[in-house]
Amino acid sequence: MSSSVHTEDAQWENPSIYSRKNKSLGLLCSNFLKLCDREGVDSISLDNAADQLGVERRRIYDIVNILESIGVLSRKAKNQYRWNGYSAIPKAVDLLKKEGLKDLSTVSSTCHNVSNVIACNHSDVKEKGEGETSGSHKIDSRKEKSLMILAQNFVKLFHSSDVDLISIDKAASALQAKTRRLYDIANVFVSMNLIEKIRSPDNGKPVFRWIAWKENQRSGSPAAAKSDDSTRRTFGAEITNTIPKRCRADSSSDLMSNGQVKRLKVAKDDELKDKNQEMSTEQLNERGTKDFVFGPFGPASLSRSGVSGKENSKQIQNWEDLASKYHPRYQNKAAIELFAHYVEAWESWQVEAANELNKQHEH
DNA sequence: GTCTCCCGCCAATCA
DNA sequence: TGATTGGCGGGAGAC
Repeated sequence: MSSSVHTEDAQWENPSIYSRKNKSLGLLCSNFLKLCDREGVDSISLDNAADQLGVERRRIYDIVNILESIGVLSRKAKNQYRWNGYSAIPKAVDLLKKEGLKDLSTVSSTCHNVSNVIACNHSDVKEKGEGETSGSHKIDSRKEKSLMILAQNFVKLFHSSDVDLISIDKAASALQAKTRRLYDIANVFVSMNLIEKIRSPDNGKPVFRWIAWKENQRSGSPAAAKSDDSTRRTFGAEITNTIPKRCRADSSSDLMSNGQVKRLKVAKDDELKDKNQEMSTEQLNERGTKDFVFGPFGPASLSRSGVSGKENSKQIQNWEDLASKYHPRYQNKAAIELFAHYVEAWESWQVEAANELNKQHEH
């Protein structure tokens, strides 16, 4: 794979102070997707990807497993994966949704709470496994705990019910998984704009919301929720992970002055912004599934939902949509944060209202 | 102090 | 048997 990805030399020329954010799985995923989502790229070698991204293979496995769970990649052979593209996601998620709903109907007699469905399925698997040899049960158990299955179940959680906001803790208990693993999955999905992380209005704890599809149903726009990006990590700003090992910040090791590093970064950011804009425009044109826009590359200025003009006019009444369409080019951070706060408050009120209605219906 | 999640050990699996 | 795959938890950065 020829690449625009920087070489190791570039890494040495551009050392930066160690930060966890530079090495996050989300950023790595974003960069990995850039490597894959290019013309002529059909298969991906894990070794190659690890080399180009300047990370250990171990990290690539995490990403590949999660991407495989939503159909973006599929395994061809040892060390080789097929790039299916973003267009594979709707189908994969739809399938998971159906599976989730099926699970819901089959276990509903014993698992009344939606969030328990996955947990019930876990126990089903275990019960089935008990009848088999301990060896195969062991394999089942290992598979069951794999990041891929966990990621799929995580997706199912969002689609098997009307549950809008899911906290890590709830997901962890529903999926019987460690929160760390869910953070890994969530970070990858966030970097792909499939879900978003917001603060719960109740306790300030982070909760996740599916934004890729429900935007069509809810007429929300993920772009709006991203309006406070200035306070978040900038995905894709660095295509390689420049620091090979975790090390404490050591300014003496910097080969360039802060000014030089900053200038280089600004130039690189601008270049990447332009490239991203180009790519997303191309993707919009090429994409067959019109109602589906994906990836970390879509600029906020473009409508992500890709809906028709008629539908769009309905959406415009939504606060989030307004924010995505009319936010100024040069944004006032404080105003945006304030606006985002109101959007969040509005959304949480909607959720609460919907829950109230559901409760009243039940009674 | 808690939350978040990177890192790498090492066991399972594969070729 | 060596290489590949990936579960897992320690522990440190971020908040």
